[in-house]
Amino acid sequence: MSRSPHILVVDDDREIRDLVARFLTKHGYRVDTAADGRAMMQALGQGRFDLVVLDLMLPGEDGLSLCRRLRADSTLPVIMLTAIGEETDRIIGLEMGADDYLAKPFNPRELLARIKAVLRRAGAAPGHGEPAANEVFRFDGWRLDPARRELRSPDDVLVPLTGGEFDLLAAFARHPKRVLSREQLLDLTRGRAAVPFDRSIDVQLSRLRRKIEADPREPAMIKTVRGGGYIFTRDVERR
Amino acid sequence: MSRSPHILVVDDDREIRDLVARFLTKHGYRVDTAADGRAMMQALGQGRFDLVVLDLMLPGEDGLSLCRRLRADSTLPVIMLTAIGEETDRIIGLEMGADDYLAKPFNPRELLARIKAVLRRAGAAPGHGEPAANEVFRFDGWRLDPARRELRSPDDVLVPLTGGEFDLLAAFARHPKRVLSREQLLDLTRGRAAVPFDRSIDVQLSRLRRKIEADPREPAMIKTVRGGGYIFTRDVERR
DNA sequence: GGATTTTTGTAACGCAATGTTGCGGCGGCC
DNA sequence: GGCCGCCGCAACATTGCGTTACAAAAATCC
Repeated sequence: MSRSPHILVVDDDREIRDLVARFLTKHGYRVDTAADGRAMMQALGQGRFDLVVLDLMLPGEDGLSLCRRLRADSTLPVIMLTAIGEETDRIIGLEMGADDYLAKPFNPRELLARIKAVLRRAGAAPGHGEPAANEVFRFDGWRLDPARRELRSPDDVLVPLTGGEFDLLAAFARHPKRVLSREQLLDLTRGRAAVPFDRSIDVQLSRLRRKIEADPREPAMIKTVRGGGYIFTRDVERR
Repeated sequence: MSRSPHILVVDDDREIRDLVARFLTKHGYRVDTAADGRAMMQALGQGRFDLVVLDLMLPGEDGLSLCRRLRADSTLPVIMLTAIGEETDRIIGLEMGADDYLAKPFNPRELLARIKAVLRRAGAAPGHGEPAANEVFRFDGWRLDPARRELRSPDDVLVPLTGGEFDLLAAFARHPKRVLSREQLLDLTRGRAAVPFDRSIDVQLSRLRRKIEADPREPAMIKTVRGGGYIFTRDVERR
């Protein structure tokens, strides 16, 4: 995502479409619009998008159905717009695979906030279509391959990590040399918020250190920042 | 399906019948209704329908029985409506030949979404997945040929897979390096929705691993993503 | 068309991964 | 130096998954 994120706004109401498009453009996004499902599919076929803002009620095939179709073969993030008063829509929308939802009428700022949150969560995970991230991370001779979900040590030995440990390390590799709070790490690895006295990250990290630190008593790769979180100290080469 | 799809709603509760009929009509479907199995059979004899929405509890012959009769000599898609609670879940799991189901009370929008999803699946080519040209998949020396429904190992030995195992592997080959949820896999391989505690994908996958993984205890080709689904870790060359 | 074989789905059990809790230690602050 | 709060980690609880055994359904064979 070297250029600014590309967003597709799908709504049959021209006024809303234009309003949202202008607003998002003003905030630095590239925006295209579509009035219905057919136009949406056409747009998706032509360009690469990072996110779709999708109205629930559309002429022809409706938003839920479209959302399901998108999910069938891509991970393109979707934010659903729903008419007000239908609480259950939230459940349905999320069930159908939307990443977030917003009730109409909405404050454009709130839409912006959710777009940012969803894009951040989607993280480096790229746009539309099949070839999902073929990236590999290297640091200090270590090799982390997200697609294979494998970690190899400098002497090229496969280090057995559990899924959670792997996700945690991957989150650090994607954000090296930055302090990451427990909140952020939870969001990045589990996609969830912290509950009051949540220590799960601490424990998971402890387990991870045991497997990758030369001396887990004196961690060098992932250091603790008291009161702040943790920081990955190595240079990461991304390819 | 050049004209709008034609739907038959079968429910003994007049209120629900009318509500659903009005809602679907408003969304562009042609709708007829029937209050019981006899009326349903009569309606089916008179017109062409694209889908039946069928209540489980009916006076006289019940929905399950009717559903089986329909299945006996047609592929007409069926969505079952079930009253929540009772033993219905069990019955659904055991006997449903329906394409999808929905628990009452339901949100009409959700019914609409499911109708669209089922119609889409029914409309797609009968052999699930993709239309499938003469494509062949290669990964790690393996060769998967959807047209012949054959899998050959790196040493060119024909590996006997059952139909279901083959479909599952083909689904992965078409979506490599992406986490696929059990829901998605069911949709891709069986074209159906999951029932409450559906573990069929797990079992099928276990059987598949036994045949294609060097060490099924430590799967490398298809890995588990706890809480997420499964991921095919190999590069796939498609030709 | 019925019997046999093969495939698929369901249930149950055990294990491994993850989350939670609590204690002890260490560091920072006054 | 003593107190307080944050963090590491062991121990326990919970959850999700792999696997097996069995049952139902489908395919195959006479």
